[in-house]
Amino acid sequence: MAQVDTVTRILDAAEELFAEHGFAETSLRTITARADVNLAAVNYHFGSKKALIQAVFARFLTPFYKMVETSLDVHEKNHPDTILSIEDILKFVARAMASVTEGDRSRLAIFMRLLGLAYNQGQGHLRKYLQTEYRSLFRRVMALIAKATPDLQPVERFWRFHFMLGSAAFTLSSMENLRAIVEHDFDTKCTEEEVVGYLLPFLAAGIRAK
Amino acid sequence: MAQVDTVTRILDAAEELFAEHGFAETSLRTITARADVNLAAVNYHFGSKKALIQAVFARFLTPFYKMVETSLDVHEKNHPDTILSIEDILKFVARAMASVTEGDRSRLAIFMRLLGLAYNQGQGHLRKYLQTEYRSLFRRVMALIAKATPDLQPVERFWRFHFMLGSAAFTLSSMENLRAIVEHDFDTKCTEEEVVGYLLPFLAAGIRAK
DNA sequence: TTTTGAGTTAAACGTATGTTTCAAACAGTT
DNA sequence: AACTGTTTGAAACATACGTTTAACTCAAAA
Repeated sequence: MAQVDTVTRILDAAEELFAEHGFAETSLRTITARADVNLAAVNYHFGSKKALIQAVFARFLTPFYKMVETSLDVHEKNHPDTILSIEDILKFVARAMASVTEGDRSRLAIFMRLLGLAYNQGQGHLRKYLQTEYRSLFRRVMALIAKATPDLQPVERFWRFHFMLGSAAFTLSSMENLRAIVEHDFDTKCTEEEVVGYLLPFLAAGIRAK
Repeated sequence: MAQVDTVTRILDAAEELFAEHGFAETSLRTITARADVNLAAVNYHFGSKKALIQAVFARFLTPFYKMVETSLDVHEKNHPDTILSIEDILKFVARAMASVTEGDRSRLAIFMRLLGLAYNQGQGHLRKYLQTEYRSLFRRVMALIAKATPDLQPVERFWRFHFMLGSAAFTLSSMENLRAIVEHDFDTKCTEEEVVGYLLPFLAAGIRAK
């Protein structure tokens, strides 16, 4: 091993570039150039560009997944039969995201962008991958949300959940551009924590509307 | 002119395909094949693929823009010095969208997808185009929202506005996939109008949270 | 020392893309 | 009917892409 593993150098470069320019717009040659790695290395280590995208995704999602699972487990052990509020659920998720992306803000953007693509990409090989790979966590969170919003019809709850998802995905994936606009228009800087602090009450109020 | 103008045949095909597969993933050959038009026609009539994307965008946005402007003008003439509620503002926008995309649901998706790209595309030639071209409407709507939410700090209002934008952009651009999921998981069909009917209260509750 | 096998490298392959070219077809005018 | 400017058509162009190949490196095992 040279200085840093070739595989992680590729993942790091891909993560940055995907978040910056999107997936189709980022070529393997750009990635391998930034990673200071031979072009063939991607296909050697990952098999294909598609697989690389999934690997970038997985490197974020797997620890996030475990983080949420275990913190929910701990909470349920300490406070059994408690019904979590929407705010609490969102805080669990937000805390897991923060701890996973700690020190590397672009990782959140890339994940959220991928989430957005996963949903509105017509073919959607990403959404299927996501759904099959992380189905259990998804179901668990959905069940918690259902308990927190008992007087909501299932279909409307489904939609409101995706309204929340959309808000988060859009905002967090455009975070850098939006922060730049704020700085230009209001002469103020916003930390990511502040933005999340704005976001969660918005989402909570939205899902329990009326 | 043959049956339908070549230019509009190209725009129609491009609109559908962009909404279905995204921009980078849709080739000029696919577009011209569906439009039943020669490959060179795009570059002859529009100059480049980039210009075609902007043209597709403009064909939607310009009538939408005028629709909102005139309906706001009419309302202000008939009810001067009235403060519109968030719900009213959203209804104005939604009604303009519905009337512009009437009979052609994919046009909304493509616009929303473009909006998303415009924001999280790093370089963002789209966002600049959008901002310079439709700045006045944007400012006007923002001013109305400000009047409807007088006790909100400007910065937080900015963020909440973009939370709304994100919700709408994500949901409407993924509308088809989400509707398919609903049909699969709940054995129910949702019309677009129903989804918008779910969306607006969510957004309104979100922006006036706390 | 020799062998092995994973990792790297430079080069090439095949294909798909956006764009350009230039001749042919067309429509409208004189 | 002849001319003119605009639009179409088939083909080619140049380039960029993801992927594959085959020779090479080099440390660890035999």
